[in-house]
Amino acid sequence: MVDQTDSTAAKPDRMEVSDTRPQRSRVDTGTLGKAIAVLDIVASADEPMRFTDILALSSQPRGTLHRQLSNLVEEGLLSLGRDHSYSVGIRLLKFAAKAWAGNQFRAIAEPHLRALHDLTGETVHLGVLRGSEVIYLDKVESRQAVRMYSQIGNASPVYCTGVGKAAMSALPDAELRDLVSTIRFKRFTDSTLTTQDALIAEIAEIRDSGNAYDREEHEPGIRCVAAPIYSSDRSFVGGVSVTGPAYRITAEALESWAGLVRDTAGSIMDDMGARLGPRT
Amino acid sequence: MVDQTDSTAAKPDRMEVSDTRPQRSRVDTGTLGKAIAVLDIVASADEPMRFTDILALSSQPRGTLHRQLSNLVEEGLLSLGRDHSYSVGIRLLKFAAKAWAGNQFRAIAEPHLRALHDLTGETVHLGVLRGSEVIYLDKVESRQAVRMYSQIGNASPVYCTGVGKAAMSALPDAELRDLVSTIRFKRFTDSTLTTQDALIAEIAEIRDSGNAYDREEHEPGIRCVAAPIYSSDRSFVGGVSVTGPAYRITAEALESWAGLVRDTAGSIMDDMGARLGPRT
DNA sequence: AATTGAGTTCCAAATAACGGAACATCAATT
DNA sequence: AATTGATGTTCCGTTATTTGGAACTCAATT
Repeated sequence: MVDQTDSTAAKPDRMEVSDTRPQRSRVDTGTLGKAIAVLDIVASADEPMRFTDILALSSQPRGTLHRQLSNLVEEGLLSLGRDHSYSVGIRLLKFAAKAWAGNQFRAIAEPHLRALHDLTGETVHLGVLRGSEVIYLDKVESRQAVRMYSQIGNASPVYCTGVGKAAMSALPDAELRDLVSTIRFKRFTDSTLTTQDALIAEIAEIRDSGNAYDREEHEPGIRCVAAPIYSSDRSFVGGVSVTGPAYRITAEALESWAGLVRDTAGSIMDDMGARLGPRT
Repeated sequence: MVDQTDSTAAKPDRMEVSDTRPQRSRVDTGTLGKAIAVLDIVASADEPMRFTDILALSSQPRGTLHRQLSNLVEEGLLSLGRDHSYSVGIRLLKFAAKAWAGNQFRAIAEPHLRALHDLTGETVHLGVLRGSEVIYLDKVESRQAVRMYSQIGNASPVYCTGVGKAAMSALPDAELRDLVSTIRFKRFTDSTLTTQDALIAEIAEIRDSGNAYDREEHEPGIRCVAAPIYSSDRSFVGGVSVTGPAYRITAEALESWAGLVRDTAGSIMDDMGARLGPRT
């Protein structure tokens, strides 16, 4: 736990409840943390990694890393290919299926996402902020030609997605600054914001208007409008968005949906409040 | 958006062999194993659990369990609700998305599943054996009215699903007996097999015919025909199936698809072999 | 105010992880 | 076939972490 002796710290209330905000002072999670860090290395790679590849990224001695990997494999969290390459194990699918099905936020939001999709005819996304990433919890789109997991569970950068920017706009200033300072900007398209200042300025606008836009900042030809969703104490922060291809959705059409998206976000928050009971 | 649809750029011998067989002599995985066991308790429950509920199932002292839970929460594998209830954390979604997208078996099988769906018009499932459960890796169905995660990642019993029984039929005798002896049979419908002998007998038939059937054994009104898929050394065992409602699919119609399902399984195995290269 | 139940913290003892180095395995090369 | 180098695996004394009983806090209830 962080020290609370700092007299100048204006901590609103205690923050130990399912916190999705960026961890400012990482608490030690011992052996488990180290193992999960290894898992994360493998999960963050684009293709299966060999022992030596992981070794280079893990800053652990050979023997130690080897045991950690063995344990992860034994537990089914990793799988070891015949060519000694490690990839993420299918046991995680089982856990994730539960995480998804049991997620209250997602369940509450679902009907609202459908409604928004019916009104716009375009793809609707629901995401939450986790650390400096957005994790997509759900999506609704007309033709399910695309693969199912294509978005759900995917982690995307906060600074160039509608949901990400919307979520950030709901953060208290201190946390927003902390988060922004940890971002390592990468240019995806010509429009990608690549500086802290530009991002902070845009978030100020989002706070005013209540809507975030992704103007082909992550993927060329893809536009989106989003609105933030948050719990009253901001311990939980996410967003909802409508996405469409630039050739079909003009900037004006996108703006015409802004109100709808805000309303959807509002309805979801209302339902959350109702389900979660009265709150400080 | 990160397009990770398929990173299989003609990479030979990269097939993962992830041992999915029932672990006969559980190797000790130390601290990690204990933590994951706790995670599994939470993931196996139907609703969020309180500290005391978990304590009752975990056979660990209070202090120890508390620290384990705290670590899991800190790592984002569990999430702690404001009412002190634990549920599976969304961080697992990120891992699972990778596990799914990067799964070679699934990628190889995908076009064949689509083809089978086109031929039958009914829902097609792909699953693998993991311990004494089947985990569904993919499904193809016409109308995506159902929720996405509805099957993918779901763990179902081996003894009353088509894919499960098909997978078992590919196991060597010794492993099959080991597995069967660990099953705790539960009656889901009137047709559910509930004894080891009945199951073993049915698997003998499956080995002869090459097809497994689920005759409303898991869910009333749901029938399915399946065929096994396995690596040459049986380190990997799974199955493919076609499922339909009993009112529409007669037992005869089901049998008429048996050959198609076997062919699909065969094509998938061929592709796996081609990717794996020559093999012992 | 006292009691109960639930969750959290503490710390000496017990246990598991660490990590350097030796060993094994395999592919390419001579 | 023998050598080399790269890669993966095992071993074991040392070190650091987990363990688990007990004491503590807090809130709700009697």
